[in-house]
Amino acid sequence: MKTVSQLAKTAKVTAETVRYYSRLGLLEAQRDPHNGYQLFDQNAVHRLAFISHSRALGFSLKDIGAILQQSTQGDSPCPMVRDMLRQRVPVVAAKIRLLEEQMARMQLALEQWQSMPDGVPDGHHICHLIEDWQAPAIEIEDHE
Amino acid sequence: MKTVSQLAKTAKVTAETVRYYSRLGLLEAQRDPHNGYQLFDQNAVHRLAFISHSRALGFSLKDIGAILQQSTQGDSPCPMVRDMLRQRVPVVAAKIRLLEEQMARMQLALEQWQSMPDGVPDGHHICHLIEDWQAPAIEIEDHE
DNA sequence: GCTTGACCTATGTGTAACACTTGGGTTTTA
DNA sequence: TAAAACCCAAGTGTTACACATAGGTCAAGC
Repeated sequence: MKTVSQLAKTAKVTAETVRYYSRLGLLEAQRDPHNGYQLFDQNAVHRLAFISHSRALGFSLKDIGAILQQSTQGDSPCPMVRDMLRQRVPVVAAKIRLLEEQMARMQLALEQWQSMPDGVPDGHHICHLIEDWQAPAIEIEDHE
Repeated sequence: MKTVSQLAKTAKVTAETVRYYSRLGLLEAQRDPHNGYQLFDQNAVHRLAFISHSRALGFSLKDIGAILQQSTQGDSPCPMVRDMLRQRVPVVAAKIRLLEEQMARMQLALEQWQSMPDGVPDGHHICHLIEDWQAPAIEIEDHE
C-alpha cells in the first residue's frame, strides 16, 4: 500500500495530481483508520498508468472517467474509445491549422515591422505597427 | 455615443465581450446619468478594433492592457510590441509541435487498432487498446 | 395606460487540468 | 523535543469569455 506521494513518485506525477484524480473519483483509495491518509494498492498504480497513457493519447479526464466507468460496469469500453479518438482527430487538426495561421500572421508582421519606425503616441494612435497591419484573415485562436 | 450592444455590433463581438473588456479597464465608458448605462465614444470604437487586431496577432488581454497603458502614458509601445511578438513565436511553434506529436500518436493508435479486437473487461484490464499501446514519447499536451 | 419584447445593469458561475496556498494535523528523525 | 517532511480538505488562480440570474429601462403598439 502506497501513500499519495509514494504513488506520485512511482507514476512520475505530482502528489497534487494524485489527490486531484482521487477527488474526481478516477482513483480509489482506502483510508488508514489511524490518521485518515489515503492508501493505494497495486490496482491504483495500474489505473494511474492507464490515465497517463490515455492523456498522452489526448483524452480528457472526463473521457477517462467515462472509460473507467464503462469497464467497471463490465462493458468493453473499446468501441467507445475508438469512436472518441476518431472524433478527436479533426478537432486537433483544426487546432493545428489555427495555430499555423496565427504563426504565419506573426511572422509576416515581424517582417513588415523590420522596416517600420517606432511611432510616438499622439492621442489618436496607439501603436501604428498593429493599427497599420492588415490581417490576412480575421480568425482568432480559440483557447480550449 | 454608443451603448454596449451598439458597440458590440459595429465591432462584431458579443455584448458580453464588450462588458468584459470594460470591466478589465481595456475600454473606458461614460455613464448615462439617467440609467447608468455605459456609453462609448468613437475612441472606444477605435480601441476595440485595436484589441481585436492585437488578439489576431496572438497577444493576450494582459499584453494588450500593457500596450494600452504604455501609450496612454505617452510612451511608444512599439518596441515592447516587437519584443512581445518575437518572444511569442517560439512559444506558438512549440505548441504546434506538441499538437503534431499528439496527432501522430492518435493516428498511429487508430491504425494499430484497426486490426485489434475489442476486449472484455476481466477486472484486471481496462481497455487493452490503450494499455497495449506503446507511447512513442511521453509528452502530454498542455492546455493553455 | 399598459403590456410586450428588446434592451440594459451587476454579479456569479462554468469551462480544463491542474498548481499553489491556507491552515491545520501527523510522522519521522536527529 | 523540535524541526523536517509528510498528510488532509477546501479554496484560489490561470484564460477569455459564455451563460444564467434577477432585476431595471425603454420604445412600440393596442
